Amino acid sequence: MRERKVRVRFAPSPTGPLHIGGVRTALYNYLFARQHGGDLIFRIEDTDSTRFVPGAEEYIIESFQWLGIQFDEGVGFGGNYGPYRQSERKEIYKKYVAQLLDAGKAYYAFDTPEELEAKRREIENFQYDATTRHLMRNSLTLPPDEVQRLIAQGAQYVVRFLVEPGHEVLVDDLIRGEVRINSSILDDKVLYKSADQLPTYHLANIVDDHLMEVTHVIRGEEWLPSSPLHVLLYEAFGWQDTMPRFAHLPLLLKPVGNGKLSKRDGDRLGFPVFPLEWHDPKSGETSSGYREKGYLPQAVVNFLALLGWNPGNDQSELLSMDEMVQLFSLEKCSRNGARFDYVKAAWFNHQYLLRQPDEAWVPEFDKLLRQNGIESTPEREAEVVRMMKLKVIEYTDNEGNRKKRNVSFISDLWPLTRFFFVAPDSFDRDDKFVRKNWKDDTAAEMQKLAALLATQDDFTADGLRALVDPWAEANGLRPWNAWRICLVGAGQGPDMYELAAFLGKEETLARMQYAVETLGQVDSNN
RNA sequence: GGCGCUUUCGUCUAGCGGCUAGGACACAUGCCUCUCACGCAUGGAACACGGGUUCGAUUCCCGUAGGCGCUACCA
Repeated sequence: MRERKVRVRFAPSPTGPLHIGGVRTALYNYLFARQHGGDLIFRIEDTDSTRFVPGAEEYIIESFQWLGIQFDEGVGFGGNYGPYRQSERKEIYKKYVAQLLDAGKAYYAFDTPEELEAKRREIENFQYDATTRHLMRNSLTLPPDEVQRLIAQGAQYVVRFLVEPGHEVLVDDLIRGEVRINSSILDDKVLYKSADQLPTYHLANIVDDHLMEVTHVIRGEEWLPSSPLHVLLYEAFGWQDTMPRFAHLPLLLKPVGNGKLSKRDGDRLGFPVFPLEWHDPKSGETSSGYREKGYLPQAVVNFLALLGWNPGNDQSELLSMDEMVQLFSLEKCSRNGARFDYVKAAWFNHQYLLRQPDEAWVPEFDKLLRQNGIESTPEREAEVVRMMKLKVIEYTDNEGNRKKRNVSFISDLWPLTRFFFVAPDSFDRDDKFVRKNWKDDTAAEMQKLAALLATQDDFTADGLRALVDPWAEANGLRPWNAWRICLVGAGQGPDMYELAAFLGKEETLARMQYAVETLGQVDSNN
């Protein structure tokens, strides 16, 4: 067998939004293709005309654009092996169906859905195979002229694959090793339906992969049980020499409970299972997406890549796409299903967010403020971002790395930054921080501090520091926490001098005045 | 039910006959500190069970149990 250029494909059905598990499958195909200098093909498997959902195809393409997963050819990308939409390949499939029919490796079956249903009721565990096909209405049991007559009359039929029983079928899987099954347990799968003149997945898949010169089929584990059928199909066509290698990926499981990850889990636990927000054209319902939730695409990709694959060392799990392309290997993929850990997904987002420059935060932050009814300027917003990041950016750890705070999404910033724009209007006397830092004489202390600040013209952080630090030292005071209560209303926020400078003299004094009046002296009658 | 895949800390995983069973998320404690964080340090936490094979099994084989998938004129 000659060396062939690596060619892989991702081939979704346009039946709705792209599931996050599908994204991972596509990602692995992408990593594999890049690593081997091969091609990644985008094929649309729309052989079930009844399940087509408008907009799904566009949604899938947009998802991959956002995620940074690029295709080399396929629907919307061009290429020399088209068309890449299976519904546009009807004539091609017909030719190959005829080939199997002529070779006696497939046959016509005229059983109606009702007849099949009746058989299923009649025979327990009915399966259309070598043990039952002689009981059915097909070209194996009907006289040839009757078959011709039925077809000429326009009777509905399907073409079924004739599976020879008693053979051992070997599927050589790159992840699972050699999987052997006996052909006797396989059924005579429907390959083609006359009703819509389209093949089923199995036939279309094999024909397309062959014609498109696909070398590796990397897909979900749900396909493992039907892969012996696919092997048999390659053999029936005489294509075993160029049959692709298979790799069946483990499935993504629910974060809690039993079963595979589903849309409902996302709704229930509050995390998206789709890359982009999706508006269902039929039900009108909206499903949340990673993009709209504030995830960075790199974070989603990094997180997903590690769900079922691991480079096998103790190095950082933060990997760029390029690094993953370098490190990826199918042999390192795990074989058991992976629970979907959305807490860790948030951690990845946190990490990627911290690595972004300040400017990148501002547009999203601005959006967040507007949603909360705050009008501000980009300058003021950048100032807040700078302050909220400043504290952590200033920090350098033992290894010389700069670290930042635990904000996983820009939207996390609202409760942390509200006080920059809205003065506290009430104080919680039962709050631990307030109880600890607002004593009997605190109001008087704050009044003194306010008086001091009133004299200050240079209301910058540095100017305030130069004024207040010596004053506090000289009077043996530690006014910062109480001052924080005045300006923030709680035990959070940036450096007090930074904050006061941001608010300005007037606002700072007003907030102090209000806090002194409201909180006043703590009732000490106890 | 049948067939197949699978089984290491709560979760994702490293391990490919001999290790104090390693890392990450999460959790706990401490340090740092004008608050919240970040950061740093420390800690608790796993080889499903039963048989073999072997001088020696987390690792190889066979069962059992659990998990997952498939079992359509859907993909």
